[in-house]
Amino acid sequence: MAETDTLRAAMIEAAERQLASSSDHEIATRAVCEAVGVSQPVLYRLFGDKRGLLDAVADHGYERYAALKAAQEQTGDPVADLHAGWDGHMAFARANPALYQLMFTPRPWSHSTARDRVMDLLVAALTRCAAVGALKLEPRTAAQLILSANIGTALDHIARPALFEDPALSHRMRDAVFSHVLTETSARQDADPLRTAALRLRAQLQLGGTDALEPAETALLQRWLERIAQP
Amino acid sequence: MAETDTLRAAMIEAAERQLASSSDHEIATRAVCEAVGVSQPVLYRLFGDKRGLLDAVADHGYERYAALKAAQEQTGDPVADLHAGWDGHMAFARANPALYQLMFTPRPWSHSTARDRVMDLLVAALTRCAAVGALKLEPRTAAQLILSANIGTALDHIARPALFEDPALSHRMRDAVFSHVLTETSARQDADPLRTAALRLRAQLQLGGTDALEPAETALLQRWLERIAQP
DNA sequence: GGATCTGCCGTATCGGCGCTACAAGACGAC
DNA sequence: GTCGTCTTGTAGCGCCGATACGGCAGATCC
Repeated sequence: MAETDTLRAAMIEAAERQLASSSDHEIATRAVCEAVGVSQPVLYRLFGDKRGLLDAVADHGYERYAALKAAQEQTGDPVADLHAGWDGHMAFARANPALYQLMFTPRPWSHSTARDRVMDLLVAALTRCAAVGALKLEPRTAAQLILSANIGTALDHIARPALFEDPALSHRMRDAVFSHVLTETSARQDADPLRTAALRLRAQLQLGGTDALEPAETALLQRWLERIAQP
Repeated sequence: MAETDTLRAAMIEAAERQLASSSDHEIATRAVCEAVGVSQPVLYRLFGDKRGLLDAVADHGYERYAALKAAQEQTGDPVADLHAGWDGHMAFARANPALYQLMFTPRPWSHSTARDRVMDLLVAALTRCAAVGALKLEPRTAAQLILSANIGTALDHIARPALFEDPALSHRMRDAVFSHVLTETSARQDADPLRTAALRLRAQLQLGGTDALEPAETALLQRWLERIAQP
């Protein structure tokens, strides 16, 4: 069992290495197999398919991505964390362009959950922002906006790596999307206090829950808060 | 000469058809050749390479993209044109997902100029906005921001096509980037407000239409708006 | 303890791919 | 007609993803 797991990991690492060093962002199953000293059928038993191997590589990429995020998202200000998250995303794309495209570019028939899990991370970060009343939108909606913009910018930078040298463009995009998603820093007391208060409470509940209410009551409360926070 | 040109066009069209209908967004040079009834060496003499063929397909995709843009970018209000341009971009992505990815996703060693030329179109549209004082940034900078956001959003929609059903997300992104790039609508220099208002309404009608009016009424309104917007 | 069975592994191979060497043919110049 | 050039189809190379199959270990049973 652990035997096959370490073998899996070795093959994933070899595949990722070859992906990063290949000129056309492709891998050959044969090369991966002989890099770890096994024959081809074991690859197909472990991953079923070349696509399965690529999915595993993408998921492994998510692990590194998540580790990087966990390492730096430790400040107390969730809005500052969000900014750092954007820059960290760009840095990840710069450091691993081929892996990045594998993770975030639509591949037909892909079963990788990398992108969804990255968005879950982003939703969590945004929920922390909502908890301090800094979010204007639903966390999921805001996350879709931010992630799409982040990926679009990163792909542009990957296509023309010179852009990485000057973070002005990336920061402009970041500010554009964030200013549309976050409340004004000065007036975090806002125009629609009822709605933001509801969003805030909902975020707090999702974060920590409460023992003051029964689970069923909490669920009902969640639905009410959603209705209050609607448009 | 014209012989080889029509052959080129036929092969490009066949390749695009196979690209659109293939399940993995790939093409086989053999299949393209026998679809037009020639042998493989002619492909390599015309395009040099499989990549050359794909580049030609991408460039051909740009031609269709440009034609679509030229057909609808006829209003008088450049800002309304810009909005229409964003939506047209999304519609193109929805209608040709595989071709879209070929054009706008970074491919190693690609010599296609599709993306650059799309950005040139965008720069031109933004320059027209700047001409009426509607632009806060350099046209090229603004174009990079808008195009990256547009591509990021479109790729997200391609990965989960259900998103296309509801344009709210796309429009939110559009507004976020545009509000960062364009000046306030109130502060815009407007020599003939009646005319621009008419042009704007006409552009909106051409984009999405309305259910509030009967088709005949809409057609009549269109003609009236044209007369109002006459120089 | 030996026979039998089960599950895994490497060998060999298949069909298809991108790409090309090369001979056969078309065609104008003389 | 003959030659030289240029185009074209045939046949094939090496590589790819994927798999059928025989052999071999260890577990199981009597």
